[in-house]
Amino acid sequence: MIFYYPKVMPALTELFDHMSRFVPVSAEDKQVLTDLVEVRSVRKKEHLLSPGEICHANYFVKKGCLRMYFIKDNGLEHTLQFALENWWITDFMSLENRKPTNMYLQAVEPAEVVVLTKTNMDILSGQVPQMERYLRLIAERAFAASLFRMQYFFELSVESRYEQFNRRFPEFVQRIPQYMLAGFLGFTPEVLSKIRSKKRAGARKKLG
Amino acid sequence: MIFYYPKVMPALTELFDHMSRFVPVSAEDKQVLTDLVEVRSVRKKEHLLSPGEICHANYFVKKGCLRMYFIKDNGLEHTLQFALENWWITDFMSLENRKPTNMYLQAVEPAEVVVLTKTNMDILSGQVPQMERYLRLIAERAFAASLFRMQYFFELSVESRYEQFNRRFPEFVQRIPQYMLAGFLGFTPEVLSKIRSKKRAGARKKLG
DNA sequence: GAAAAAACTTAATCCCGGTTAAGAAATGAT
DNA sequence: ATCATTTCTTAACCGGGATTAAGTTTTTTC
Repeated sequence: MIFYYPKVMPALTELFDHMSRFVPVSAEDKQVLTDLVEVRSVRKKEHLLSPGEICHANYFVKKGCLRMYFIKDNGLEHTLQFALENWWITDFMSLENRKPTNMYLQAVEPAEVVVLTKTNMDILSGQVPQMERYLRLIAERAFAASLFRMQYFFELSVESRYEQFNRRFPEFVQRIPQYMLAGFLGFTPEVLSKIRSKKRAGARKKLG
Repeated sequence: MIFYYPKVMPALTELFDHMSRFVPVSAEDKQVLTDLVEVRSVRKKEHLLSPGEICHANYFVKKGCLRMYFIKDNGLEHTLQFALENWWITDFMSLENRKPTNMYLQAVEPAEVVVLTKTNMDILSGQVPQMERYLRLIAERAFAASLFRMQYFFELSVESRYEQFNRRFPEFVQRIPQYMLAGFLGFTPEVLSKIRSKKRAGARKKLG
């Protein structure tokens, strides 16, 4: 069995590293965790969850990018969350209440994820107190981030929302299609296009 | 000491009842909890937290109603969260990172709250695993609720947001001033006034 | 119960961002 | 390399909701 050790363990290094930022993680903890999760790769645009289904797992992104979105009656998509490397993503509403979701969970880029099912999440957090704490802290952070985003919607115009986001996450803006960013920030692709062309005009003027 | 027992314990019944809905709570757990929190009453409009301060506690509402809000440059208030009976409320961003908040935490009605400081929250969740789990589940729920609200903002007009909210929480709408509701739903008091008068006109027509 | 403060209403005006539509550019598939 | 799909752009038009301002009603306070 020691034979497989170097093969299995490295698959979860990102997760262990991330956990270590919040709680102490022992070797036993790692072993228990390893036994209860699986790693899986997701192709670009592949869906891990679609409306009508029940969400059974929480996903930790090792590599790539996932998003959770829904489609309005007018056909526009709105992304509620993105998950880059080292983020967890799931639909808690569906996961906790075992009710059908109305969300899509999709890979924006080819991704590697750690899958932790609801069942194993409960087992794990019972057996490993540090995992429970880790999950609590993550959830509290996610909640705080969500309220912060809410505040942005209340107080900023569409244009400054884009500017702020661009300033804070310039590399991320490059990674995703513009229409997804527009939907995430709460407006239409056309408006984003308008903003960008205005910016370009401003930049040209500056240069001379 | 048994002398004080009936006096101290009843103060936390609401909290224990609420916890029991999520996790099993033993008598010892209750005792530990009792030793680490305090109950305090808050006058109407009193602030438990103001911008610039660091948030040191998480508050459980036994009775009454709290809200967390901020003020925009144009002077309008936006409530990010209300907390009715059996809800927890805090600014996690400030609490976890020990950074100054930009929020007000205020009693909308005279309230009784259970105060759990950050320090005691850490002690408690270390000593009482069930408390840790309870707090995790609460945080996950709050996060889910926040995303759900976000979805409402994306897909519904101002008017239907009001209708939906009114349909879901009719008794709560009666409890708070209209301008707070407007701010919570993301618009101005004037717009809410217009909607309501339109509704009244519709109702009159129906009656004949 | 009178005065002050807080909350709500009404209406006119304005502007940000949505909608529509058609074309251009970039990306992906075979 | 070519065709198809996806993504982005541009521009004209429109409308929901913000802003402003003044007046009314309700609640609080002493």
